Amino acid sequence: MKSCSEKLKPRWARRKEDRPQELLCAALHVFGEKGYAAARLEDVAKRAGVSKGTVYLYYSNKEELLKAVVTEHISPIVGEAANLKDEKATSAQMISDALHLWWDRYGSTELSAITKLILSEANAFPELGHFFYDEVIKPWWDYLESLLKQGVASGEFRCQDTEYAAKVLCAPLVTLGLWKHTMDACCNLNTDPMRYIDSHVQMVLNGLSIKQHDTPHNTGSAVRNIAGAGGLQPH
Amino acid sequence: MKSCSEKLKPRWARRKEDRPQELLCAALHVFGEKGYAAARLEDVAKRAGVSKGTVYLYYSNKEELLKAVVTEHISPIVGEAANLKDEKATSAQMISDALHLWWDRYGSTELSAITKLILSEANAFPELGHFFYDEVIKPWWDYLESLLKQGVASGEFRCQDTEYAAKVLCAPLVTLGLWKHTMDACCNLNTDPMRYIDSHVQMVLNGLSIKQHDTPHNTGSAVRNIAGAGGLQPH
Amino acid sequence: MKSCSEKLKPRWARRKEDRPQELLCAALHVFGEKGYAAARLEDVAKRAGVSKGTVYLYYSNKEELLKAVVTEHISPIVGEAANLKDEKATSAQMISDALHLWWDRYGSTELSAITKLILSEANAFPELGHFFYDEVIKPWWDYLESLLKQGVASGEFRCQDTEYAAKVLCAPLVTLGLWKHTMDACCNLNTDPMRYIDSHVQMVLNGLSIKQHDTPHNTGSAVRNIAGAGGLQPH
Amino acid sequence: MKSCSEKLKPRWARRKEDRPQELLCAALHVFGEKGYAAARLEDVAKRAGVSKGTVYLYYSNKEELLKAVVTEHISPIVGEAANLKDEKATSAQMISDALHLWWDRYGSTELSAITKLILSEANAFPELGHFFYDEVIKPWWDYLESLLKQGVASGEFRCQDTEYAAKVLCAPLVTLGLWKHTMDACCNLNTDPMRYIDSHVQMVLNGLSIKQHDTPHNTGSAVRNIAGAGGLQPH
DNA sequence: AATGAATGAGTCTTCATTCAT
DNA sequence: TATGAATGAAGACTCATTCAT
Repeated sequence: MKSCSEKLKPRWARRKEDRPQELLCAALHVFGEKGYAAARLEDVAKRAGVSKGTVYLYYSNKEELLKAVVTEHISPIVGEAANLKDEKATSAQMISDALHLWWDRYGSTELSAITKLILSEANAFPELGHFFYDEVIKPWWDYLESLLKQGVASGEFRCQDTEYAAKVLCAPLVTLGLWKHTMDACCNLNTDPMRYIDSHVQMVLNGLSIKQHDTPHNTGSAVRNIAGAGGLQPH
Repeated sequence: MKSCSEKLKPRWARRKEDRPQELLCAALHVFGEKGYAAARLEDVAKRAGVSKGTVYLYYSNKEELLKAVVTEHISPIVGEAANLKDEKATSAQMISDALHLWWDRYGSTELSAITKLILSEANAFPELGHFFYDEVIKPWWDYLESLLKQGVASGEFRCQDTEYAAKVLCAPLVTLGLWKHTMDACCNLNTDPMRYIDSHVQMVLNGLSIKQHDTPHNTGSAVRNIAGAGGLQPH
Repeated sequence: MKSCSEKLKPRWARRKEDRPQELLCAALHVFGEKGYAAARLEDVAKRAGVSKGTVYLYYSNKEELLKAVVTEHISPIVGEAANLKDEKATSAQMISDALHLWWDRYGSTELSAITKLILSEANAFPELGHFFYDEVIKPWWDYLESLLKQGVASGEFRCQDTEYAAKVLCAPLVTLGLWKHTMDACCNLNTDPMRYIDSHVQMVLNGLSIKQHDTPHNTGSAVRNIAGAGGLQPH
Repeated sequence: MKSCSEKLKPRWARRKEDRPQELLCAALHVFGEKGYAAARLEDVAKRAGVSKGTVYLYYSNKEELLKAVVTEHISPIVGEAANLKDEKATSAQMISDALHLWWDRYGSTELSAITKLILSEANAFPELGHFFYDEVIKPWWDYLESLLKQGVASGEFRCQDTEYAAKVLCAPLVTLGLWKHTMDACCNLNTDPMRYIDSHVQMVLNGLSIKQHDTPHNTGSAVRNIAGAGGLQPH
C-alpha cells in the first residue's frame, strides 16, 4: 500500500517515544474545536500544561503538530479494517457488526474530531486528506465492499453496485461523528448514536419497502412544487 | 442573473447592486476553500474583482461577511422543504424524488460549500449553526419523516423509528456534498453523485437482504478480531 | 510684522469668495471635537451637508482644510487688538474692558475651539501655531502690556514686569475657553464665564491682600508636607 | 529610578518589571507630542526600545495604554493637594507656596504633557477627563479655596468669591504648562516660568491698582472701537 | 528540558483621496 | 459643480516562532 504515511513517517516519526501524548491530545482538542488556522499554539500548550516554547521542543512548527495529531491519533486504527477477519456469521450480522465497530472504535471517541479536522483542512494540507483516505477510509470501504460481495455471492444480499453501496454504508456514521462535534453542541441536540445506527442498519438491511420493487426513477415531481425557486446565482 | 465567472464591466461601471452578490460568491468560495480564519479578505476582494476596501463598503467586517454568505446563500432554499406538496405517487417514489431534489437544489451546487463552512465554523459562530439547523436541516428532516409516516400509514413502508430514519436518509447526501468539496479534490477521486444516490435509494428502499429478518444485534464479533487495538489515550 | 500668514496667504487664500463657509464651520466643529487626526472628512462633509468629494473641490486636502479653518476663522479678529484705541477711561476700566472683549469676541464663541485645535496641533503644524501667535496672541499681549504701561505711567498701576503680567492676564481666559470645550462638557460642570472673569478682574486689579506687601518668596513649605512624594520617573 | 533616556541593557536583559514604566514614559511623550489618534504604537515601541508586539504584552490595546499613561503618571500626585497641611505662615505665603509647588511637582515635569493630552482627548475619553478632574483638579481647587477662606477668615484677604478665585488662581499655571509644550516650542519662545509665576503671584496678591476700588463694570468701550468686527458665522 | 519575554510578518480595518459619472 | 463608489496606503493588533535564561 503506497500510503501517504510512509512518505511522511521519516519526517513525522522522530522522537516518537518521548513525545508527550498530552500535547497531541490537547492539540486535537483545540484544532478540532477552532480549526487549524484559528487554533492558538498557546491554547494547546496551556491545555497540555506546558509553556508555549515547549511545544517547539517536540514539533518544529504548527503544521508538523497538525500532521502529528492526525497521524499519531490515527495510527492505532490504521489498517484495522484490513485486518478484520471473515466470521462464520451471516453477512447481515457482519455488516451490522462492522458499522457498530466503526462507531465504537472511531466515531464515539475524540478520534472523530479528526474527521472534522481533515474535512476542514484537506484543502490546505492535501497530504493529510490523502493519508486519511488511504489509511482509514479506503480500507473500510474495501472491507465493507468485501462483506457486500460475500453476501451477494452467498445469495444473502442483493446489491447491484457494491462499490458505491459500501461508500453509502459508511456515510451516515461519518455524518453522525461530525454531528456530535458541531450541530449537536450548538443546537443543544442530543442525537442518540445507538438509535441512529440501529435505524441505519435496519433500513439498509431490510429496506423501507414491504413489497420489493425497482429503484424509482427520479421523477422530479417534488421539484415542480417549489414556487419561485431561485438560487443566489448559478454556480 | 450573471454568473460569478463573468467579469465584463470595468470596475467603475459595475453598480452598487451587483457588488453584494459578487462579494458573497467570492466569499463563499474563499471561505469554503480556506475556512473562515484562514481566508484573507484580500483574496475575497480579488476574486470579486475589487479592492480590499470595497468589501467594507458592503459588509462591516469579516464576521458580517460570513454571516451574509450563509444567510444570503441559504435564503432561497429556506422553507423550501416545508413547501413540498404531497404528490399522488408512491412513497418510495417520493422519497427518491426528495433525495434527488436535495441533491439538485443543494448538494450539486456551490451551496454545498455552505455545509462544510457551517460544520467548520459552528463552534465559533453557533448562531450560524442554529440558523442552518432551523431553516434547512430541520425542515428537511421533518419533510422526510412525513413521507416515511405516510408510507407507513399507507402500508407501503415498514419503519419503526421514522424520526431517526429521516436523519439517516439525509446523511449520505450531506456526506457526498462534503466529499465533493474535500476528499474528491485532494485524492483525485471523482465520486459519481447519481450512482451514489441511486445506490443509497436502492438500499434504503429495498434493503440489502433478500430474506427479511430482524435487525441483527451487535455481536461485536468483528471487534474481537482486532489484535492490539488501543487508542492513543482514553478520551 | 512678518507674520506667518503673509507667507501662507498665497497658498491659502485662493477661492476665498466661493468657498462655502459651512465647510469651515463644520470643519472647526469636527476638528475641535475630535482633533485633526481623528476627524473624518466624511463627518465634516456630512455636517456641511455635502458629499465627501465636494470638500476636495474647495480644499486640496485635509491639511489645507485645517489651515483654512484656522486662518479664515481667525481673520476677522486678526489685528483687532492692535486696532484698539486708547480710551478716556481709567486703566483699570480698560483692562477690564479688554478682558471682557476677548471673551465676547473670542472665548465665548466657537472660535475658542481654535485655541484647543492649535494647542493640539501646533506640534504637527508649527506654522499654524506661529500664525496664531503672530496674529492673535502677540497683539493681545502687546495691547495688554500697553495698557499696563499706561497705567503705570499714569500712577494708577504698580507693575514690575509688564511683559509677563500681560501674559498672565490673558491666561485665565485661555484656560476658560479650553475648559468650556473639554472639562465642562465631560464632567458636567458649568463654569459661569462672567463670574469667572469678574473674579479674575477683581483679583488682578485689587489683589487678594488687604495690606500690601512684597511678593512672598517661595518657601517650599508646602512641599515639605508631602510624604513619599515620588513621580513615576524623573523626566 | 532610571531616566527615560538611559538605554543601558540589551533588549533581552530588561526585566518584565521595567517595561511598563519605559512604555508609559515613551507613550506619554509620543501621545503628548502627536495626540492620541496620530500617535503610532510603533513609535511608542521604538522610543521604549522594544518592538511593536511588546507593547501588547503589557497593554491590551492603544486605549488601555492611554489610560495607563494618564492614571499611572498621575497616581503619584493623586490626593497630594488634599494632604497639604496648614502651615504657620501667612496666607499670602501659603498661596505663593502652593502655586510654586504645583509648578515644581507638576507643571515643570513631563507630567504637564498630561494636561495637554487630557484636554485633547477628554471628548473622546470622557472618563479620563473625569478622573483627572476628580483626582487632580478638584483637590487643588479645594485646597486653594481653603487657603483663600482661611485668609479671609483671618482678615488677611479680601475675596468675594473664593470658589471662582481658586479656579482663576490655577489657570495661569495650567496655561503655562500647556504653553511650554506647544507655543514655546513652535514659536521659539522661551517663557521663563519663575518670572511668569512671580508676576502672577504678585498680581493676585497685591493687585495692579495702587488705589483700591470696586471691580469696574464692563463698559464695552473697547468693543466699540473695532471697525467692521464680524465673525465668520454666528455660532 | 522548560520557560516566557520578545519579535515581526501578516491580516483586518480605516479613511484620505481619486475619478467616472 | 457635485456625487459617492472605489482605491490603497497606513496603522492596530495577533500570534507563530525565537532565544536568553
